[in-house]
Amino acid sequence: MSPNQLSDRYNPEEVETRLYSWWEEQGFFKAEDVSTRPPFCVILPPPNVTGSLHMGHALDHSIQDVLVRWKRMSGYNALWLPGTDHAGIATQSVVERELRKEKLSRQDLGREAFEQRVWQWKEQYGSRIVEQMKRLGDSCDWDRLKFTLDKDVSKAVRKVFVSLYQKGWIYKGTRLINWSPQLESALSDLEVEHREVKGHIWHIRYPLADGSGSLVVATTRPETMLGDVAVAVHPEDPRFQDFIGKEIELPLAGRRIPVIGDTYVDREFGSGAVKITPAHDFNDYEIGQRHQLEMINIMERNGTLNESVPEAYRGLTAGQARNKVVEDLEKAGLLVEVEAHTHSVGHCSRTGCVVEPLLSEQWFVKTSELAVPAKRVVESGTLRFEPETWTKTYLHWMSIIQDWCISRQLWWGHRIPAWKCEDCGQLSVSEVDPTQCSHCGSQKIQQDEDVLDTWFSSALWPFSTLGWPQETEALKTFYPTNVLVTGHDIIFFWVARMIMAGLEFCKDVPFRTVYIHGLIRDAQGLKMSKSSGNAVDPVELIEKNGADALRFTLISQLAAGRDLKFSPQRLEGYRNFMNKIWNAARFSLSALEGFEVPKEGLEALPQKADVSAADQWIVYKLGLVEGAVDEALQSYRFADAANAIYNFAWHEFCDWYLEFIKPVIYGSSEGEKKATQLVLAQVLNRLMRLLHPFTPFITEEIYQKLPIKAKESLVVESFPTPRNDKQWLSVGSEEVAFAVDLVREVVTAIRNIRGENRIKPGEKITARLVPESAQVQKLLGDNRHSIMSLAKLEVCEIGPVDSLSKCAVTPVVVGEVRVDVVVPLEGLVDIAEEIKRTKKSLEKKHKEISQLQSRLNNDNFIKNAPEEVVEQGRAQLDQLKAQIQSLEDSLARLR
RNA sequence: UGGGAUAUAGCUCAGUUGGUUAGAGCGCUACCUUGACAUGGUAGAGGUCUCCGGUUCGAGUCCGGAUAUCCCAACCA
Repeated sequence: MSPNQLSDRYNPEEVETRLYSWWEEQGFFKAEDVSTRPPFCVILPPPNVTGSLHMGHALDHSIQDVLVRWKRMSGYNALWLPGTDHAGIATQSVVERELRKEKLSRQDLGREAFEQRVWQWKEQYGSRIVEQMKRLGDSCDWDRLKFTLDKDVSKAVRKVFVSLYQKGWIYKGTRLINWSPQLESALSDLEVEHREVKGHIWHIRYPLADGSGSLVVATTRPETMLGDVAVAVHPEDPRFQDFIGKEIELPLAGRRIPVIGDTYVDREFGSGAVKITPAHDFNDYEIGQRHQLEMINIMERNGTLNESVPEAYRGLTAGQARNKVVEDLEKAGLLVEVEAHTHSVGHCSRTGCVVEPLLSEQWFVKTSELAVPAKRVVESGTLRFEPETWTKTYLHWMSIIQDWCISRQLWWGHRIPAWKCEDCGQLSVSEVDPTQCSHCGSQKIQQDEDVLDTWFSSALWPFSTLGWPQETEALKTFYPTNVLVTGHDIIFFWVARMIMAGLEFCKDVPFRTVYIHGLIRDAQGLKMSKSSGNAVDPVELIEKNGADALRFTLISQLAAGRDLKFSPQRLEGYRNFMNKIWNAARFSLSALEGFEVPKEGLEALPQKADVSAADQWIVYKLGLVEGAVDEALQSYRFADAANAIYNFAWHEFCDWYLEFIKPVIYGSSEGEKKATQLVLAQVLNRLMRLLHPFTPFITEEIYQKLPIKAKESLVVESFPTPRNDKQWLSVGSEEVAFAVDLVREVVTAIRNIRGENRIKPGEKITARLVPESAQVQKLLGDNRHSIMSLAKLEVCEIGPVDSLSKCAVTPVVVGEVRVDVVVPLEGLVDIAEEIKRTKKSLEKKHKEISQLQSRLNNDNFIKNAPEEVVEQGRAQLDQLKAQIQSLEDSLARLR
């Protein structure tokens, strides 16, 4: 294989790993802390350190890589800052599962040993996700790789915590929170998934303590009656006027509780009377606070009932207790009715277990103040969502935002920097580990056992990764970052919290634009998940089809903010596209054998006299695609950009240009060949540059073999746009391009006649082209050779026709220009077939003309439509009439 | 219950501010190993743009309503 040749077959696996390590070695992805170039920064949403790459990452990263590579090629000091997340719950669960295999629990190991065990796990497996990101081609600056538990990140976390605590925006309090009995930890509201569950409503009779009667309450959770502290009715409900103020003898529990009036109660629902369990229901909690009711917590951390309930129920799980309570009520004759009922139940988004509302002491972030500027920057447009429709979602959520429960009863994560004094009971909150109580000086202090919600450290990610709280050069250069790319599923979890934290601690937005993309679904539109078995592994897809094909598939399907369905057929299609590119390059390089590179390199222009129409055409089309891609990328329309290049590469460059130039390359005119070679080399170079952000590997591999190239690598090449490519693009010509488009239409018309009449592709035929003017006649004459070779003609006559006897005729119209393509069929085909074909196209034309005519006959149209639209219509009518005339003539001669 | 979307070819989706004959990819049919590529080439079939109204000379596009599907949030004693 000579150095300027490519192997017969594209082998993505070999090429991709080789090129990626080379890029990395060369440091092409590195950004500068200080630079004269304008900064462009994207912060990678840190994937779970113990996870593996899934399709969501593949999409998210492909978008970011396109953006970053494009900006890097456009002259920016582009930084894509990578990192991984410690993912408290997920990672701890994985390691606990490992331990269970050894019949151990984390408690057996103890906190310190367990933490060490997780670190070991991280050291061992934490690099897998990074390796997989490299397989995809992510052009991150890996020297800056951060982990959410890195020392400097921890410092940032503590500083933020202390600062908010001192402002009173972080507080500790006993609240009703979401509790996962399986994790034995608190959860934030966002970590609770509500699912519709089929259950029952039990109607239970509660007797009055004075024996004067009873009332019936309805509940979906009878077991919680053991924690009831009141029964509430609507204060104006006539049925219960006499009950308010009386006491109930609470069955099974043996306590007395009051009947209270509260307007929260819906008179229409259930029995109109509600049992109140403030420690285990969010609404009841509110009512409990309003009426200063006692709160009886009946549940242990693991979800079983505690000593606050009668002995018979202690130790039972909620489910077991429910059965027993119902059974006991039935025995006591207090169960009035059981109805089927579907209601939504909170489930732990991690474990899937049912979440219990539980009264518990936890840490919270007060969000009311933080939310105000976070809303304002979005309202004012300082921070933009792309697509814009997510703005509303964001603002709506920010207006109903609740305080954020940030403490987790886990061991893996940032431990809360608060120490409780055994002597005075006060808390010391400090950035550095204190040795004594800040209130009484006692040395008997104990650090809080809890760790912070993983999203707490994620909220600081845009500045903690850049060195904050130190005023690093990187922070100065890259904050605020430019674009955040993420899925709409974590707008609240992450995006909103980053905005609040960024504004509070860096006094500026963390990023200018949030690009929201959809989620990947399977071909049927279902969510991909391991449990339902429909998840596809992007690494497998990369191994089979190459990273480029996968990236292009995802990007080309990207519809603004909408979920996208992944189909293997589509991937196959784009793998074929990669193959097409590869072979086009192979052919081009062979056509460039013996080509002498002009010393002007990329700026070299061909001799004007030698430039063919096809050359001017392809350069003109290149200019169009460069413009379209530039515009699409500027406005985040990645799919439009990808598809524009696809169309140019396949249907203009390959289908037509390479076919046009074959006779020139194999021909004898040296001057023409030289000019075409130069154009070919230049166009191929630019095509590789255009395509590179989307498909970095194959383009780099080809680029390395190009005779004309300016840089060592495409990564650091410039991105072609009509602005910076102006001189070269002047080789193209719109008028000539128009002529070539006419030639393409003529060739297609001849091929159509051949195809429809089943004329063998190999059979050489004669065609006559009848131009409507001398100008068009010259235009066709100039391109006669192209037409002959592309349409496989033996004879190509151009000029007026003397006889249409037994001829197929197709009128060809491009713009305002018309040519009749005439192919004599005598002896070639069954004339009946041709009559059918002609009739079909006549029918179509008649339909068109009648539509057009009725429009032109409408006075209102003539009056109201813009002049050029009317003019256009009239010109078209004339065209149609002429075309119909030609077809009628030929039909007459066929018979 | 509230908010947000979507409805265009068999499938997945484009269709900018209303303006000729509504496009692409995949799939399908026919023909073809012509010198980069059969992961290819050429040609073709296939659409009452969900339905009903309205605005307009003109609606896939704008407005109202209906239906269906999806997502998010809240709530359902």
